[in-house]
Amino acid sequence: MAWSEWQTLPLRSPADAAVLAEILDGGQAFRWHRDAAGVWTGIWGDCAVRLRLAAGAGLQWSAPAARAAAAGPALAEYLRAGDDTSAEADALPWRSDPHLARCLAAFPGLRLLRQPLGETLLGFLCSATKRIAQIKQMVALLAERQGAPLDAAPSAFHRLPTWVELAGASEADLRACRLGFRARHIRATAQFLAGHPGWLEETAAAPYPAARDRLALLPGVGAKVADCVLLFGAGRPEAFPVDTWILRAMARHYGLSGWKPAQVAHFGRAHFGPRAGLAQQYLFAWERRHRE
DNA sequence: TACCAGGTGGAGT
DNA sequence: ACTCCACATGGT
Repeated sequence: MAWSEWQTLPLRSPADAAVLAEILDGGQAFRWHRDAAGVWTGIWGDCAVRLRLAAGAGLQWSAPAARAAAAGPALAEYLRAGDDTSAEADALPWRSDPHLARCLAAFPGLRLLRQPLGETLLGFLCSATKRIAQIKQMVALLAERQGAPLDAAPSAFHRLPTWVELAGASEADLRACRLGFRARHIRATAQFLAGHPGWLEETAAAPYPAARDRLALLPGVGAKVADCVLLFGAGRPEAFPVDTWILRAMARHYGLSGWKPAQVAHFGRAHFGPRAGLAQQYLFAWERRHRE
């Protein structure tokens, strides 16, 4: 397949190679892969894109030639290229929080993505008690076996299946994607969403507490997955997902040993403020880098 | 081998 | 309301 020429995409708040890896492959999205030359290939919605950091030229992208015209604006939206994410980080309470201050310093340019809502939900429905590498494997199998090819050509990239498509898959089809017990949840959620067009989008547009509560009505979606969907797939930075890494971070650095996830989530939103979810991503990156 | 992984839902207090 | 634990699968 033919790729377009490399084009520069200026990020208002740039990131180096390590931070770019954290953005693309740090647990927000599950469809980015880096080759030996350091080129990233990623798929979201009906877009496939390659990214690289070129010395002196910053972030560059290329897309399948037939789709390159649409890919540029879609990529800018996905990466929130024009948003002043450094100002967003600077507005966090790092001046009175030494641990947050060193997290910000350790990952300059870290940002929240703006991913498609439905596939963010699918990714995080796969995430329960799985490592990121294994979530990526499940998502890859779902795309390969259940998702339509992006182009008519064989061996092309596949998008993820829509919820309507997933509703038509059998649980055996889903279990063949190595989903384990998550297959039942994904199938039940698919059947609900297929029967309620627009429900997901309405939910994401609701005020934060209502949106979170409504998402948690879906089978397999609890507080943590709901927060991830809102944070990474709906542009809702007040969401504060609490997983095992955040529990550990808050115990180690904030004295919250023994606190329950719901208590930590409440503390996080109160302490870090209206962009608590951005702080959460910094804490998450720090904790994973400093795992024992 | 035993334990853990970007949890959730159901059963039993 | 809170605690405990099964749930599939793969890696260390």
